[in-house]
Amino acid sequence: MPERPVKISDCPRLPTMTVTTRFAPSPTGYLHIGGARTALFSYLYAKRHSGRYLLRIEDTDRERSTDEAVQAIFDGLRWLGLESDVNPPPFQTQRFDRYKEVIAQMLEAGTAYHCYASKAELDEMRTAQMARKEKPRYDGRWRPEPGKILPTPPAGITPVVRFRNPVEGEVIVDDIIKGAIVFANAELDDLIIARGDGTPTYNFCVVVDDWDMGVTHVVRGDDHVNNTPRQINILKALGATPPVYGHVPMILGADGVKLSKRHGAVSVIDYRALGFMPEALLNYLVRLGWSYGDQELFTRDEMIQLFDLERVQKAPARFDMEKAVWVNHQFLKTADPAIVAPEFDWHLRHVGVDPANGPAVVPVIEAQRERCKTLAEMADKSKFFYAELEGYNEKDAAKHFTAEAAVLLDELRARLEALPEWSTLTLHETVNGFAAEKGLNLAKVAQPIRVAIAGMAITPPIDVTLFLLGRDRSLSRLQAAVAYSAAKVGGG
RNA sequence: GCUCCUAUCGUCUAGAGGCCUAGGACGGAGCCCUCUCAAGGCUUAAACCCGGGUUCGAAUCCCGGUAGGAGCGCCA
Repeated sequence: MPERPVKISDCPRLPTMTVTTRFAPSPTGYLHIGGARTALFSYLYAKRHSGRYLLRIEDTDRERSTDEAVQAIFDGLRWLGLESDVNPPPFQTQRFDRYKEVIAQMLEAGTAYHCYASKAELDEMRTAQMARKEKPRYDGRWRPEPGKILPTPPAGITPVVRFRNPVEGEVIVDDIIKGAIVFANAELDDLIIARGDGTPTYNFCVVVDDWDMGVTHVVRGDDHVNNTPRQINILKALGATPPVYGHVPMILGADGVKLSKRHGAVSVIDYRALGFMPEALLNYLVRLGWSYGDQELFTRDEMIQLFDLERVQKAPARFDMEKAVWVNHQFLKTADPAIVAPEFDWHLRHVGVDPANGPAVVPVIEAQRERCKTLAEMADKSKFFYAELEGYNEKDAAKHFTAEAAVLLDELRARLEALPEWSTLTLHETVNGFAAEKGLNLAKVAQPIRVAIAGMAITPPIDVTLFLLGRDRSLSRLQAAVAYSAAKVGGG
């Protein structure tokens, strides 16, 4: 993969500044998969440049913010391993004094002013503008201008505070992903930075927070591009240097429509239940909108090593569950089983089975990972190692528990019982030898054994399966199957 | 309506003016291997939104369409 000669990311404007990124969700619901990718990109970019990655909770909307949502965000990020470099993270509601201080300064400096227009008045204004096919925006009726005479403040109304946006010139957002985006100041109206009750609003808090936290690179969803010029103007009014912005496009559902609950799993934590390993989900996510030549699989270190905001796609991408599952499978097949073990353990409990009541999970993972793309599937197909059979798969039993098989199973059971040693080697020799002796294809023997000991015709290689299940369980299940077959055949 | 953004196989993408007869991956189809299911190997179908320009040469640069999307709150 050829490197481009010069990268903006390698030449920061302020070489001595530590790269600082942040992920700033508002706790109004679960951690969305799109949010997780934004967090990933922020994290990767910071780590790539030996910088800091921070979390911030944007809870200024007290109506919709909940403690449960805060917890969901923490849980999701912890599961993914995208935890903040600074803990606990700042909450905006804890910083109201600071915001008020800055607002007071701006009022003093004349970069902000009081506006007494009521909501009803503003609604009326917007409807009229829409009717005239204009962009709905504040008309500046309370904006002080040299020589302008302001109306008398109405009694009994607490004013909001508006930012006094420049009316001339333009703002250039030099987006690291999208390139330069130009906005005319004339298009921007005077946004509210403090509500009637004195609480600050989002666009303002973001600016102050990013400034105070020393954020150098703002990575966020591209639904924020239109906010960016205003935020830059506020920063300039404050005398601060704006950060570098990178707006990442959204993640769409398979049908090309904005991802929603209707598409199934949207919350990060849903992917755990689906059987994804966090590293694999991250791997899929990093490739959704970013690439490094033809490489599909990345370790976390490689991601950190290679990630680059400049190579992030400008167009939205669709979430493809099939490919995500493929990536997960690749991870499962090659990862150190010890890393998979805790998650697999979680899944076994999730399907109602006690991991202590059976073989060690590591060899089970090694035996199953070739045929299981997700841990949910692996847990489901491994239940029989840890709990008694709940019955046989109907089709499999009908197909493999023939009269002939019952005889075979009975004879084989006796041979296995006589085995002095229960190992994959002795098991392999016994079963294969038995089939050869009878002049049968191994499948003829192995399939009935599978159904007998696992309840279904899909298991790892038969010798491995018998070994992992153990002598006692194998023998008793074989016996039960013989009885079952005999009854079935005998009973017609 | 206004502002802003985007456009390569079904999907994720490579592509930085000649290396493109457009590459890889998922998914699809076929074959091989095989104790089940898988895994693996091989083969294969499948795309530059349209129209103009610039250039000896355009998927790539420019302009215009078209189509999608985002934003236009005392939400974040």
